[in-house]
Amino acid sequence: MAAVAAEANVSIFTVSAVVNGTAPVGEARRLRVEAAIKAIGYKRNSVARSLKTGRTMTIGVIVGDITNPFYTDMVAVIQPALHRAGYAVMLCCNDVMQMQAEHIALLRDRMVDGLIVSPVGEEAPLQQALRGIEVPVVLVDRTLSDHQFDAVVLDNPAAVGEAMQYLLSLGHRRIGFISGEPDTYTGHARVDGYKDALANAGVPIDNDLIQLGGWRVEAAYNAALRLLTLPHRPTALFAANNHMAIGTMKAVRDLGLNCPGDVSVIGFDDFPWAEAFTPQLTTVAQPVRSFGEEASRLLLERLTAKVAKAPRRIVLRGELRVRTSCRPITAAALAQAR
Amino acid sequence: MAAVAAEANVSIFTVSAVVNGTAPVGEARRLRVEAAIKAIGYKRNSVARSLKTGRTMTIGVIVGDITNPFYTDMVAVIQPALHRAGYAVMLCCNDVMQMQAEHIALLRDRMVDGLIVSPVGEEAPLQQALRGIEVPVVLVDRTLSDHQFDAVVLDNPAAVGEAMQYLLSLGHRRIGFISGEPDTYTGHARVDGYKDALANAGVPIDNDLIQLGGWRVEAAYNAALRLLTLPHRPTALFAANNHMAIGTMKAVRDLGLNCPGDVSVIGFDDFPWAEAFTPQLTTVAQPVRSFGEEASRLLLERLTAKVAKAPRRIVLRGELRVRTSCRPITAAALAQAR
DNA sequence: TTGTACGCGTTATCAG
DNA sequence: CTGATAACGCGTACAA
Repeated sequence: MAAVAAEANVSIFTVSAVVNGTAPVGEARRLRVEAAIKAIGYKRNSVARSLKTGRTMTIGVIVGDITNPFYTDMVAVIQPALHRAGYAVMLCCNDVMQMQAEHIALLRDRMVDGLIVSPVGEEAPLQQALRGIEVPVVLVDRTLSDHQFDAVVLDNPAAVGEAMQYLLSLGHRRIGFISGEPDTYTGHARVDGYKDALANAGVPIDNDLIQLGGWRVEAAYNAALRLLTLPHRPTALFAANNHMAIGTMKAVRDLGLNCPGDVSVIGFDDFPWAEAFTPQLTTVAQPVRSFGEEASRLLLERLTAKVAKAPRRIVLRGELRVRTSCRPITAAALAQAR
Repeated sequence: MAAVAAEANVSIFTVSAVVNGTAPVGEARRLRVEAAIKAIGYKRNSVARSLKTGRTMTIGVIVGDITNPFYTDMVAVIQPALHRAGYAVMLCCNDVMQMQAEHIALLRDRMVDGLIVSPVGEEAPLQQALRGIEVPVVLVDRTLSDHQFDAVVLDNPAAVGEAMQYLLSLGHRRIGFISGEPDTYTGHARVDGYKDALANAGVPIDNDLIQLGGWRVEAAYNAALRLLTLPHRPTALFAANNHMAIGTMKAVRDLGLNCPGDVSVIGFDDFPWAEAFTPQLTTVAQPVRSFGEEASRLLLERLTAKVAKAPRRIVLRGELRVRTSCRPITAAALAQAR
C-alpha cells in the first residue's frame, strides 16, 4: 500500500480511501491510484486490516460430523448466507469427540467474529470452552441446559411423536427404537418423544425395545439385530438419525427379512437417497434449510447488534414424509405379538 | 500481553517467550507469567501474530458441492490431517457456479498459507484467479490443462473402463451413459473411458446412448428417462457420479421398471446408502480417503518446502464394487437389442 | 537470561 | 478533500 502511494505520488491515506471508499477522493488522484494498484499488483491484506479494526469478517462453524447430510445441507445454506453478508466461514468438524473445546479455542485464537456450534458430547467441557467467548454464539440442532446462547432446535418430541402416531395408526404396538447417545440433547429428546407417544396411546413401554445405536451405522446395525432377534420381534423400527437408518436397513436385509413386509421402518432425517431405492424410506424430515437460515439470521442480527441481549430460541418442526417402508400390521404379526 | 507483563512485573518479551517457548525463561519468572496469564485471562491474538510472521496457519479449501459425499468424505480427511499439522481450514463451497474466482480472492485476501481446490466449471476464469497466487496450491479431483499445480486425480478412463468390462462380461451391449458436464476434466475423462472401453470391445458407439446429466439429480433423471424410452432401450445404465445415480434410480422406478430385472445400473462414487437398500447399487468407488490424504500430504510438503519445484501429479485408481444392481443380459433383451 | 525498541500493513484521528 | 502520524498486538534483532 505504501508502494502504491509512492507510485501514485499520493499519501498512504488516499490509497486507503480509494480502496475502501471510506472518504471522497478527487477524480484525478483516484485514477492515478487505481492505475498504480494495477501496476503494482496490490492486493489488500485482510490480516493487517483485522488487526486494526478488530474484526476478521470470519465466522467459525463447528459441526459434529461433516459426513452427515444433515450437517452438510445446513452448512450449504449457512456458508452462502454468511458470504452474502461479507463473512467467510471457517469450518471445523469433530472428527474425534472431545475435539470440540480445542476447535473453539482455535477459532477464538483466530479472532472469528462469531460462532455457530452444533454441540456434541458432554456439556461440561463445552460450557467451559464457551465461557469467556465474547463474540456472538449460536447453537444449532442441540442446545445447552442453561440456555445462555441463541439456539435453533427441532421440536424433537413432536417430530418423533408424529412418526409414532403414524405407526400406531397402522396398528403397530411393538415398536423398536434405535437411539442416539442418551447424554445428548437430541438423543434424550427423541427417546422422550417415543415414550410419550406410546404412553399417550396407552401402550406399555418395554425397555428391551429401546436399543442404543449411538448415532452410528455399525452400532445401529447391532442394535437392530438385537431388536429383530427378540423373542417377540417388534413389527416396526424407528431409527433416530440417518446414519442409524442405514444400519437398520442393513440389519433387516442381513436377517433375510423384508421391509416393509416383515418389518416397517421409519428413519429420522431425510436425505436424497431415501426415495431412490426400494423401499423408499419413510422419514421424519428436519427442515434443514430453515436450520441454516435461522442460524445465519440470528448470528447476523447479533453481529449488527440490532437486537436485545436476551438469548433467543427458535423451535422448528419436523415433517413426516410417508413413503413405502411402512405397512399396516398383519394378522400373523398381531398373533405373534401376543 | 502488555497487561500480563505488567501484572507479572516482567517485560513483554518474557511473556512472549513463555507463550511461545521461543527462549528459555527462568523458573520463577515463568511461574509468575503463567499465573498472570491465568489471572488476566490472556488469550493469544493470532491476527497480530500473523501480521508479524506472515503466516496465518490457515488453509483454504474450495470444493464444488459440499452436499456431495465425495467431497465431504474428502474434507473429513483433509481437515483433521491439516489440523494435526497445526493448520485450520477455511472451507468454501461453490453454491453458485462462477463463484470460484471470488472465493479464491477471498481466501488470498485473508492470507491463507495454502489452497486445496477442486476446480469447477470453465478453466479460463479459474486460471486467471489462480495466477498471482504465491502460496502452494493443490488441485483435487480435477486438474487444469497446463499442469501448473500439484494435483491428485483419478484414472477416470480406467475406472469407467472397469465398470464397462463388467457390464460387457455380463453380455450388455447397449449401455446408456449419463454424463456430467462435458467441459469439465472429469466429465470429459469419464465419457472417454466409456467410448474407449466399447471401442476396444468392438461395440459401435451410439451417440443417442450418451445423455447429459450435468452431475445433478434432476438432469440425470431426465437423461435416464430419455435413455429408457429409446426405441431400442439400453439394457444397462451407467451414471457418472453419485447424484446422477440417484436420478437414474428414480427414473427406473418411475417408469415401472425393475433394477436389475429390466435394466442394470452402475453408479460412479460409492456412498454408505448404496448398499443399504434394494437393489444394492454396484458402483465404481473412488479412493476418497486417499484423495484427502494425498492432497494434504502434497500441500504440507510444499508448506515445509522440502520438495522440488516441479508440479507433481498423483493418479489414483478406482475400484469396482459389485453388488446386486447388475444382472446378465436376458435372451429377451438380447432379442430386442437386435 | 532478560529488556528495549522497531516494524508488520492497515485504519483512524487530527490537522491543514 | 488530503496528508502526517499514532495505534492495533505481537515477534525479534540487538543490547544489556
